[in-house]
Amino acid sequence: MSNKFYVTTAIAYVNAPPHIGFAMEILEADALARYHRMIGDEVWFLTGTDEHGSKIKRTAEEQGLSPQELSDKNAAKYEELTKVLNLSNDDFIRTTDKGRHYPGARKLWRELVAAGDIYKSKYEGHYCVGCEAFVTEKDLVDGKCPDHQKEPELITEENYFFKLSKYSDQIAEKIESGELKVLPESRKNEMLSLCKDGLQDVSFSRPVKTLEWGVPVPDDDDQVMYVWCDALANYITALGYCDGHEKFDKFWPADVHVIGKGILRFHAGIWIGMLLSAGLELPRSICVHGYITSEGQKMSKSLGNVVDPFAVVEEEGLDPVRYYLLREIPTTTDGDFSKERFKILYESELANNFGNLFSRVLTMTERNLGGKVPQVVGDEVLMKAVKDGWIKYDEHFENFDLKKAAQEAVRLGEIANQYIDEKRPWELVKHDRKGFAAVLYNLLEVLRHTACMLYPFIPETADKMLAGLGVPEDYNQSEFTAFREWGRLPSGTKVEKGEVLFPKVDQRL
RNA sequence: CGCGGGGUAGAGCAGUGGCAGCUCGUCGGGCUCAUAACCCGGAGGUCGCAGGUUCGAAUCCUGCCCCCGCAACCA
Repeated sequence: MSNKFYVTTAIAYVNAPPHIGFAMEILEADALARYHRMIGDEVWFLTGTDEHGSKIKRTAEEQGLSPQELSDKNAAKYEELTKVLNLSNDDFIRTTDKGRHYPGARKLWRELVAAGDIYKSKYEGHYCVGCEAFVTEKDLVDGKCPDHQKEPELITEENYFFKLSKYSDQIAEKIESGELKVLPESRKNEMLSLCKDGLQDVSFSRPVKTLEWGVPVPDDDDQVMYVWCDALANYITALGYCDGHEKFDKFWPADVHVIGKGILRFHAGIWIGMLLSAGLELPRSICVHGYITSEGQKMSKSLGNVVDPFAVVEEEGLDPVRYYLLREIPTTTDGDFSKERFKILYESELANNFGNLFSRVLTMTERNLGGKVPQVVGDEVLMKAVKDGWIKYDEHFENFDLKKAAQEAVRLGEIANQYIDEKRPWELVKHDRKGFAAVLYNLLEVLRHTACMLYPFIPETADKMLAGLGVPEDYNQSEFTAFREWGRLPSGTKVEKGEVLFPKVDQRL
């Protein structure tokens, strides 16, 4: 009885290069996806890119490219990021995808029209001719556009609007009741208070003359969709919503939308309103993460403290970076990216706790047991620790608390280290071979559980550990019903220590 | 009355009514299987300030102070 699990990330705007915060977001979604695969769910994991808008058009012109060329060029960087991060995404949607996204977004638009929720009205705003875009009053410095040193014109244009206000109460009710879970609690409250104030109708289109790089509005050649019905629609268009693809029937609604705190109101507000209007099912949960500072300060180009995800992975190695982003940075509040913290976490948890534990246990097995797993036994204390550990681990994943879930793996490692100290196997081996073998079995089995717990976070290392323990590679595909039971590591299995999992910094290269 | 987050041991954090916890660092001890790793113990905090509710508050209420986002590149 496996469940389906559909997880998405926000789609990244390709106007800028990949941000470490986006890297964290897709890694959080990756950890969720890997966890759910591990427990036997049928998972669909989507990420992608948002490629429309006047900014893209402008940037493209500056670079002497067509908007499509710029989009292709920059979207490639995001696709590369998924490779570099060892992301297990099943799909990658681009909003310039004319095969499934355009028709899907247009179909959704038509549903909103059919529901009577799209109407034409005037949009009034400050328009900067230099930017060829509307600017908000907050954008202005001394009443002028900071980029062009010109005062914007107050102009009025015809737009389509979406009747979001109509759904304020319904949305609040869905969130309040938990039918739509918004995590963490503080974000749920934030969204509820926004609903209480009443959600405003939102501008849903732009005239072609002000925004031509986008999805055309159905049945009106003069209008192009504004970001909402375009970008948000990706979650269903990617599943083949446009032509009733079986994937859509199977995976929608999303089980989790992973997003950053800055776009909560769009997802828990506009998107939910659109789905209600179109009569589609609502996502089960929206998990909101915080932002990352760099060495205690907001990242900015002018400060020169921007963390480039490619560079960090190149320098530090993938799994340590994954571990830092998922284990050190709080899952739902703001966190800091600090070289010093990185080093401390790497040494204390990865090298000293997991790495050294693996090393000492495997070395003893190789030297004294011929590298073979001894007879299956079970220490009651350890068995209970493992069982309780998995229970908490599940709860934490359920609550989108990845940091705490990872901590359960750390705890198992600590317990195993304590167990070694208590049992003193280096003495047992001299006068109690049987006792020694039992202790080692317990340790090897705890290591197997620890590796499984680490898998969603640092899959490459978990694979190395499991391979070292002689566990078949498809453990997380076929063994899901039993992998967390005690004693699944068969006696006689050949183990191999292999190379050090996490070398100390001064020993690396 | 703009909005929001936060002020708990040297650092980073957990902790929504009942003897103040964790990690790192530090000090001392133990062990020697292991990546000078591992284990045990100690020191270190009037939980931002001032009131209040309560038998009892870091935790609830009131007022105040301070820090960080909410402008741009940008998740």
